[in-house]
Amino acid sequence: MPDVRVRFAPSPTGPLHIGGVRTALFNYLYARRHGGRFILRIEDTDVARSMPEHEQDILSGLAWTGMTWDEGPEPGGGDRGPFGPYRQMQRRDRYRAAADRLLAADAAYPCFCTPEELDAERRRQEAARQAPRYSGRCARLTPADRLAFEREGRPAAVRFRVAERVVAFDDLVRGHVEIDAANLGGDFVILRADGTPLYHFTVVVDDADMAISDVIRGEEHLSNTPKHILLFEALGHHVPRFAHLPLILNADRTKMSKRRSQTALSAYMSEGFVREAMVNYLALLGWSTGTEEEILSLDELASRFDLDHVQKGGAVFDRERLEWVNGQWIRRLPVDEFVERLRPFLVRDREQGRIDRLPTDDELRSLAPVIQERLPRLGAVGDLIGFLFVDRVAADPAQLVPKRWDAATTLEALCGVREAVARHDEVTWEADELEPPLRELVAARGWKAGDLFMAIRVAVTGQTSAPPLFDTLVALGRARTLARLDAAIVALADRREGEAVEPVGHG
RNA sequence: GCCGCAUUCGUCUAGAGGCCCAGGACACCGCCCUCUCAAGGCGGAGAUCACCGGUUCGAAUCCGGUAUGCGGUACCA
Repeated sequence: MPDVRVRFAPSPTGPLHIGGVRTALFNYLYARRHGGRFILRIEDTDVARSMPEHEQDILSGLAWTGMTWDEGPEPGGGDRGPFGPYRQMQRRDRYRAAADRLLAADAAYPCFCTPEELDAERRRQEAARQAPRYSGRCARLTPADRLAFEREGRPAAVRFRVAERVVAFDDLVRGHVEIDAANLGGDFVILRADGTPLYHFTVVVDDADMAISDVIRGEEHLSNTPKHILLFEALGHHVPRFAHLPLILNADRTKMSKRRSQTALSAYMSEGFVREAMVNYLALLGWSTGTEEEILSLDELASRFDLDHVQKGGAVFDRERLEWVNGQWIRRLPVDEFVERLRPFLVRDREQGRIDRLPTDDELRSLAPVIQERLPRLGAVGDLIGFLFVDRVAADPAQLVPKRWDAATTLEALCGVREAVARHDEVTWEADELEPPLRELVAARGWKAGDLFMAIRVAVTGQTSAPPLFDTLVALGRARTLARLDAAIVALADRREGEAVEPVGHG
């Protein structure tokens, strides 16, 4: 399949959307698979809703996923590629020129109807339970009529004449599709009265100019495809192939929306979903390899991608599954990479006062084996090991006492632990060295290891769940372990005496 | 209203006439491992393949229709 050229053409009317990422991804994978080019184009003709910060969000989000575009806008404002510019607002002369050609060929005509008139017409049709459709009033205007309107100073939009015929195409996902042009709603506007072009027009002019071979986009455009085909033909251009992707759905099976789901890629990024997981999960939403492979990198996906296995029905976005894929990828990260990616989240925790100091890279590297498999998201790191980097921990006396024990036993146990642990110096402060003496203590008293360990865990972490206890003690260090044990002992003793003392531990 | 598209376990999917009284994964439940939480291992439950007809020796797979859902129907994209 020579000369495959595909594009992702988002509108900067909002932040980069999960659905957009998936559309971009399928285009990207298709291009890579077929040795083609992946082009990015910004469709910013809706001046009122387009915002520079949204364009920035789209560019940076896309870059984050690892999808690189061969042609398109640069973040700075420039362009890369021979078919630029790649921002539609900078291509207005082309749309004007294309419209002029259509006008000259009488394939399009000026329409002087006012929005109010069109609105009234539409309401009348709806009231009569008819399909809304442009009456074609201005289609039959004589040159003299047009001149008269122009003298009145009435601004004119430009309408494209819709031929009376059936438009057919073979969608790469859905197969043969036929739509009678009579159901398109009549002649449609391609240029507003103020001269700015409309989506259906720009998309065709640009796809033609940029020699796009395959238009891969969301299913919401399927019904509009005949308009595009008619335009390609009227402009004298080769019609590209089309592939309409199934929609990504909210849990209630409506089109995924900000209203009912978290749709912004940036929101997932800041929760600590990693790029590999996002790409992996989205690629398998509406497409499958046809095998039972599940965890695949961007390159592996590209080598397997094809449009044949694209699902036709919409797919519900399942966050639980995304988290599972995310966990798979977090575990696969090389340690240094893991530490580097964790850093921004810890910096944020520090800024928000959730921790009192930042761990060093060395500390994180040694913690990696016990936390890498416990993180569903990088952003959860504070919940997991935040207690290591706070000055003090507040162990709740109530939680300190294991279910099978009473306060007296717990107090006695913690004192015994403090004594046993204090016998270690910095040199023997290793998990392998710390565990045996405590096991002996358990055996001597006829306790259950789980009970003792839980009491210690709560004393030194303030939590009932944490990484394995002895790794935790090693990470904590001798001094802080002893201090926190002391604090817990004091808190428990105070409570036994019935005094209302705040349980405060010291780091 | 009109037009279009879709419909396999709760969810993502495998399946392209016999390999399927439907396989995998997530989630769920149980067991194992185990100092908690995870991870991992093993097992379980979960789909009359939307429904009704037809074609065929044989249909989840082909053909009609019905239902339901979704999308489109703008001087939005």
